Amino acid sequence: MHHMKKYFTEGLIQLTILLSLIGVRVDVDSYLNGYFSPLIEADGGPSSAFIQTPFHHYRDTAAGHQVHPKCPELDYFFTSRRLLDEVRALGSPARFPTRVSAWLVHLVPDDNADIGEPNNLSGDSGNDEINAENLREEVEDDHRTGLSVYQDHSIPRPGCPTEELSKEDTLQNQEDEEVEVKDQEETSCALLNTLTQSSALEPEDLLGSSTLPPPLSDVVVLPQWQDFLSEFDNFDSMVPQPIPYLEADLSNPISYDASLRDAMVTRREICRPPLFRLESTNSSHSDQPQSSLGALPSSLFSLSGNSSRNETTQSRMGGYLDEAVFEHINMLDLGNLGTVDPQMLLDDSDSGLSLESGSRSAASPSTSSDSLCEEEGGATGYSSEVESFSSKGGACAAAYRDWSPVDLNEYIWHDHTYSLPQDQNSTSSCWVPPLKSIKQEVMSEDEAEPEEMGRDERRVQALGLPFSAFQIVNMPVEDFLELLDRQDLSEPQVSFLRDVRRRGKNKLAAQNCRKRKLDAIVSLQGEVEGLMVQRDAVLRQRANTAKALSAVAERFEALSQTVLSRLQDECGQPLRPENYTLHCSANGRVVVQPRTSRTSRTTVTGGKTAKRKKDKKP
DNA sequence: GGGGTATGTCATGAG
DNA sequence: CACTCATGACATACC
Repeated sequence: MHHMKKYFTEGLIQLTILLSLIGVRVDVDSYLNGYFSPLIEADGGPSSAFIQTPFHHYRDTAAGHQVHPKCPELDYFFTSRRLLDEVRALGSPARFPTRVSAWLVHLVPDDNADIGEPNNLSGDSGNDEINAENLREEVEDDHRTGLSVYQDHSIPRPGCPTEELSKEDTLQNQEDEEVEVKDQEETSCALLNTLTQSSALEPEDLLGSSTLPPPLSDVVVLPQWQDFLSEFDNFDSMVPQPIPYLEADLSNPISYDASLRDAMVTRREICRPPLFRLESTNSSHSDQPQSSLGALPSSLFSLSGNSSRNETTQSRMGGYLDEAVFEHINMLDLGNLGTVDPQMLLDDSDSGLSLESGSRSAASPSTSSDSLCEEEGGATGYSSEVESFSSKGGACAAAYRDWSPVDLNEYIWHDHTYSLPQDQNSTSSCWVPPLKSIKQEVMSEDEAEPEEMGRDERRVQALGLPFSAFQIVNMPVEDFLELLDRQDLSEPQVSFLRDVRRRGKNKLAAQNCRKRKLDAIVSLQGEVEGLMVQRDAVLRQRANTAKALSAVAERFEALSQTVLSRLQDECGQPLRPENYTLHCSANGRVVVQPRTSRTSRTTVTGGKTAKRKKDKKP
């Protein structure tokens, strides 16, 4: 069954390619999505990672070609999809592509039909039977009346699903563009509503009347005009839909609270908001993901169609993929979490300390890890402790290991790494003996390199205290207070030890703070990149909208000419369309005004037949 | 010697 | 109220 499906799909795609080469688009996305989706295939046995991980959406993009090498079926699937997309990109009509097939199927011979315009073709196939029937009637009617308005069918009908355009236009429209288009739409609709509301006036009435022609409000609207009207009613479908999240996401990153904590939390917990939702050029994807994939975040699908972002996209997708992979790892085998690369865990942990290890080591070869351990030997608690514990093996590390036999993983998971477990050092009797040994260890190392010892460490040693600055900083406050009491220290010594502890903690806090600041900057850079991509998308959307607007304007002009050609003056003489123009206002008034002068107008309202046509006569 | 960077330290406010 | 943390500002060391 699986292979049959595969071969059938292959043949279907080949047929689609052939049809695409001649300009006919056959939408097999639904088939591919519904019957050959890797998600469906995954139901047969693959792990849930296939379901949860949106690899297949990335595979459609340049950045996703190497995403998912696990499943050969996915390779076939993605290859097919890519091939189909490429063919479509080369040969498919730019606009209203699916209407081509519908037009070809239901084409009715008509000399006036605008067959040559590939973009303006019939409506959706769902209404094809009905439309074809209407079309025949219109043909007969227009053959009788001499009207030729079949080009009206080129505009999407009310029944046409808006996804046709939203599929084709992978971008959402811009707000001002929408307003502009809607203005035009309102104008058109006003005119056509006026025509619609007019009484049943046959074209013969218009043509044969020897008297003053009835007002425009009485003009009957033929079915084709109603189609045209309905098309204008549905003009929103012609224009890519607005970006509902545009306002929020545009404002969000810019007016973002500068709190670094918020930046980090936002980045980790909610990943990235869907800054942009560029739908795939594979049109049927637009309505599939949410339904078929359920809880998959829309942002995961948002990148699939944009191949222009290259590095940025790849990096961002890499982030998505990493998170997705880790999610699946966690879901599939939480028990083996310890087998995950600790470095990845460190990078993903919320601990600023653990996070810092990577950047710090990369940024400065001579990190403070050495100094913290070797020079100062004091206020560590920094991620370098891990290195000290795990790799150095020096006296300092050994001392720490002996003094604080804490599980390192547990140790570094927490943000406040300097807060040692209380059960390990809850009583002075527990930590005093190790302190001596640590002291000896540290002293032996410090003697080797005394010049690199920290200032506080040296001063602590100068006091002859049996503990290091590191211990002073990292021990629990109860132990620290108990230590101050037990050691019978003088007031300056107590003050000094408090300062040592305060400085050590503040040093760690500063390191964390700088790390957060750095992360916030990186996050904001990502936001900026996303906004730039979104800006490009909006610009492209604007261009598309302008094209649609231009097409509507042309059709409106043609309609006006047709209407004007059927109007007559009081002498029964037909108006010369080249001398007049129809102007529709937002309040429903239709004004026939001369092209040269706009002072005298003939206003025709929808219900009230304002017969002022005489006024505008030349 | 000046600029850039990294780091430590202090002051301050908030929790 | 003491402690801890976050963070801006400043100082210092290093390249």
